[in-house]
Amino acid sequence: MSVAHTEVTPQAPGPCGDEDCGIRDVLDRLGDKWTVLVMVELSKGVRRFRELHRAIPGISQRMLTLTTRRLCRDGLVERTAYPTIPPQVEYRLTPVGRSLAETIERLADWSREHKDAMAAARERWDAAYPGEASEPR
Amino acid sequence: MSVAHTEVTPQAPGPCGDEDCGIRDVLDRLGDKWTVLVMVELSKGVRRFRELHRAIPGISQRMLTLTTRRLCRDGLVERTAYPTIPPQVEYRLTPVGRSLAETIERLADWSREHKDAMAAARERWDAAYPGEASEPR
DNA sequence: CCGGATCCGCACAGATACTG
DNA sequence: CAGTATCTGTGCGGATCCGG
Repeated sequence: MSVAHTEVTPQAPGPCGDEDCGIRDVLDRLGDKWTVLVMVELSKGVRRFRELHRAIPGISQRMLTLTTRRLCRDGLVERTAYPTIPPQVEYRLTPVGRSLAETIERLADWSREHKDAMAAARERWDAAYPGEASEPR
Repeated sequence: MSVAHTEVTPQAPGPCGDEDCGIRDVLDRLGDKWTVLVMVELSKGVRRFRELHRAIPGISQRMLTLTTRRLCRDGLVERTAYPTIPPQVEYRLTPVGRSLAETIERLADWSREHKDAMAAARERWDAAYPGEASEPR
């Protein structure tokens, strides 16, 4: 999600008072383009950097580095570097990371169940309002 | 999230073959800055445009319009406009939208359970690597 | 093999002013 | 009240080159 842009809500003062505060930082992490894909791949087992890179077509080395580092920083992924030559680095989910991966899987379940309904709704909407075909997204 | 930028994966050919394809378009919607907040607010009941606007501090009229319209387009929110004067527009979740709201609530549960652990992990990481304090996020 | 550093373009958010 | 129209800036993400 290239989500958190200008920090309108630096930390607490914003939309809080509700119970949605907690979910923001999680979605700020899941919202970007690659985090979920990395999590899903790592939920299948330990992966080396290059394995991740190949398993996720389209990601650049830079974005994979940034994504894995953020996940490490949040304690969701553990990084193990062997000082061999050539270098070898392994990534694996931490217990907390695994629990998040399971929660993500629930979301994926919902998606699979309702993606047809959503596609149908979009088709109906686009048929009803053909003017702004490409505008909303 | 300002997530889907350049369409590296126009539709299907990308990371698919896995089972993560389904979750992408859901997260592309949840990932942006406001959608989840709107969903959470609407999960409390029917809301008028201005009520939403006040309930979500920091959102601009434009972003609220775009967010609600996308949700309508996806069949998650229903919009009812009364041609009175002044105009009056009501937004409410559809059944599909409510089921997504429940799933979001699970994510929020996870967030509340683990946010302390994540904060602690970040503190440890930042203490260990003080160099790139602000860089990753 | 893994990652750091740098440059750049573009999509999206925000602000403001205006309309039915 | 509920949007629409337009302009502008920002920061994510991609590409590329370099280093250990």
